[in-house]
Amino acid sequence: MGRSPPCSDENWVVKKGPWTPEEDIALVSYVQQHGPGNWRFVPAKTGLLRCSKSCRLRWTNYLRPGIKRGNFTDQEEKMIIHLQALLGNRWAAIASYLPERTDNDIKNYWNTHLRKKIRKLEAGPYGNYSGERPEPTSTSRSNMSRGQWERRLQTDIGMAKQALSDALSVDHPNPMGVPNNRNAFTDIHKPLQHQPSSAANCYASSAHNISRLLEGWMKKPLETVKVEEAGTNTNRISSNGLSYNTSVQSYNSEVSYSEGSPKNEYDLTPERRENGKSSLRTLEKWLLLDEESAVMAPLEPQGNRGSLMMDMPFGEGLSNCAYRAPTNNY
DNA sequence: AATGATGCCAACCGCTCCTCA
DNA sequence: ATGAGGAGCGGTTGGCATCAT
Repeated sequence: MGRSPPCSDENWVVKKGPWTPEEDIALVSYVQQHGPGNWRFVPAKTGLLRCSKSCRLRWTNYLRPGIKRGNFTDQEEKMIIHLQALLGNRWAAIASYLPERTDNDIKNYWNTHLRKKIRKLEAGPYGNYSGERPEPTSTSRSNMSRGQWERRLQTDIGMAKQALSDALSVDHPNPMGVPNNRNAFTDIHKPLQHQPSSAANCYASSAHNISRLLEGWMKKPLETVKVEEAGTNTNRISSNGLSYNTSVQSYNSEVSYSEGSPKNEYDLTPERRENGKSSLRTLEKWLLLDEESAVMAPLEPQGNRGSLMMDMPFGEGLSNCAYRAPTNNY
């Protein structure tokens, strides 16, 4: 079995830049046969002159079924704003709340649209905006002493817990715990309307054979995934006084395609995205540990890597949030 | 119509995390 | 306990598209 080309290795001719339809077909064919994962084998097995990382990225950000493209809806926008306020620039975690969007898409959308919008809003009608809103990013840590950083983290954890607690409370008028000065967005708690993939959101394949290649691959469940209807297997987990209804994510996907791509993009639109891959590590740490241990010690590796769905109390759009199971006890 | 400025986004890079031997 | 290698994440970049002048 050949070694996969590293992304930077003089001895390998690694192709970079935009992917061609032919490369996409090769990658999709591989995933169809083997499932996503084991990316290091992909270049050797497919003959692609790409590094494994590039293959994974292309799949997760572009070719993976279930990705919605096109404009973000108002609801999605509000969710991103709330989640960014809550989680910081943890795009993967934010993306897990928007199953049809990739972290890259959300990150780009934030950087190109929302950041400006937020700045404008925070400046407000009175123009009292005093600078960049502090974000709980890891990079900000480097400018603080350890003590400062730990205190800041403790505060962040407390705020995050409170916000999540609020978010999970059905009766709470402001479920994401958004500060009042951002009440322009507090209607997030209204039930989210399901956004069916409209023709405008669907991108045609410029290579229809990809659609044929993909047809049915998601219908075949992967070995590790249970096939069942969404929400039929509901559990309850508790941690630090917070508890959640959870249900095993369904895995009943179909792939569909439509015409009208403005670019060489393929829209793969299953009813459900692939299972799992929640990346709410930080959130999980906040939930699983008390403040002191969260600050002083890293979280023990989690034994169970299964994925759960959180039953969020405010509408369909938020109800299917991936959440990595914290324990084996369910 | 030509040209420069700006916006957008797919892809890359470098780092950290995770797993496993 | 530890180190190596793979996977994943967030920041950044490069190039194309669109807009403004």
